[in-house]
Amino acid sequence: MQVRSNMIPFPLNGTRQAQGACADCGVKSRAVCAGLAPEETGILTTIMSTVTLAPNQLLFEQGDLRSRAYTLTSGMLRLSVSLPDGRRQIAGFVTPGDYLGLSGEDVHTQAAEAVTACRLCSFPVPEMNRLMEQHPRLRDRLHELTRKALLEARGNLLMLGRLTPNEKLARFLLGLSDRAVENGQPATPLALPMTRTDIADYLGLTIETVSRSFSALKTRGLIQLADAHRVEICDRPGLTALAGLPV
Amino acid sequence: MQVRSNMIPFPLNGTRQAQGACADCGVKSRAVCAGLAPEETGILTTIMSTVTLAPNQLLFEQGDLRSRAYTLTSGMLRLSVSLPDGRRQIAGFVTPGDYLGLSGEDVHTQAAEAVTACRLCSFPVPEMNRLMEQHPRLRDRLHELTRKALLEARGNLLMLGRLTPNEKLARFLLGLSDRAVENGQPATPLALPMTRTDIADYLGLTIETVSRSFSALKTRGLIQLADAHRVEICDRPGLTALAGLPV
DNA sequence: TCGTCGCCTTGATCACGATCAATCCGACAC
DNA sequence: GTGTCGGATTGATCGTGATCAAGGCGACGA
Repeated sequence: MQVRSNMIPFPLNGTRQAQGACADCGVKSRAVCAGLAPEETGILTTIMSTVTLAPNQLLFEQGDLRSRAYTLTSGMLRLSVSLPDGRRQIAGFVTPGDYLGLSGEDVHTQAAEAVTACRLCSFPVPEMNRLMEQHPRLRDRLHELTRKALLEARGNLLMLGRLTPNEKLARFLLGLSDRAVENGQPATPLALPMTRTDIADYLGLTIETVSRSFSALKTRGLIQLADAHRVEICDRPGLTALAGLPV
Repeated sequence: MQVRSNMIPFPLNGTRQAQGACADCGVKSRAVCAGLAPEETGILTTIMSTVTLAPNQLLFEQGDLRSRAYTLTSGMLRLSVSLPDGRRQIAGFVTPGDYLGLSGEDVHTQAAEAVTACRLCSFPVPEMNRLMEQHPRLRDRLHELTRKALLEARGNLLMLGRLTPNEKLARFLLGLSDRAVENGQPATPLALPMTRTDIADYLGLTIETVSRSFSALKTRGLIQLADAHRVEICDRPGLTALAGLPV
């Protein structure tokens, strides 16, 4: 168990009505909005506000009432579940275009915190539900995203239950790299904005083991570290093979 | 890694047109069908056939094309993902009323095998998709089941990543007990139709550790074992506390 | 410039769960 | 009855990843 770093459980500091709207949004091809008609995104705009978060700021906590749904437009969040004794599991890292609120419970079952500075679109849940009823495409899109999230979560079960530390780290890096590509960034070098503690809590390891696994992948010539938060993937096939993933 | 028991990868031996239909179905209150109008279940019946599986018989394999969706009406299945070297992770046990096909991919990402003798309703995927478009309640019901599955999978991430063997087993037993209650059976004694190998692959442990954890829970007076496949939960609050679950 | 503070890495040791191995037990065949 | 076989339990030992500990490194402020 590690001591958590300075969380900032303050109310959101940057909520305001949306203005610039969705026309020039960088994630509109991947977010909920993808495939919506212009007038539908227009309607989304009417119920939308934007939120900004500073690094480590809390968006919501386990047990909070869920009153809003979100789309991340820039930055990175972590979703985590914690036990009373401090053990923590990070269920996933949220990257631009991802939607928060797919599981649709009344009360949040996980916490969401900013890894880096974040910008989000925020929608009131009741209005969102109403819109879903009126706009089949929006509803279908959310269903589709839910299915994808389910696939990802199930994939992570194998990772947590049966992979070795090196295999876990290889999978983690490849997953991040794929996401970077989806977001129009190069596959390598790869930014790792989260701390080693975050990575450890995502992979079910300790920070020391994560650090040693980074060193092991370096020694094998699979990756290079410019600094702790910047990875170059030198041998993608090798990394893929280590992760036990199909070519 | 353990050697797998006698799998039977034969074609299904009991596929036939449905006849008795849904009227006297024991799971209609929990399955996809729940909340559908009588004429809607009638339409489901027209595209449905039934399947029976013998213990350890394969319903589908990782990588198979997904041509049908299923509802389990009796028995128990395991969903598993395997690595080429034989390591296996069981993503979940399927109990009556559960639906197979929520994640909606074209190709199965996991295998489904019978733990006990099973009976299922089977629906062709294209027809099912067509019905979903025409019948909002069916579509909403599937979306709802997908959300529930997502919540369950995410809950299991914490279990696999951060719980000790005893805690894992406590959670597993409580989860099974809750499901038994949902299916109208007593919370205890609890039937454990799966083998220790299955439990181990579900919890990310070895069979020996599972067996030792059973013994540990017995010693603590939390459970009793009539035989290896029949558990009495003696101290539910104690078990819940050990599992780290809210009272 | 130096000192502090987070965070990361590396080394030494420990301990928990894996592995190896022996036995047990019930089911089934003969 | 006896023998075999699959699965579960229990014991002994091993090894990987956790824990404990020290040091490094970069950012920031005095």
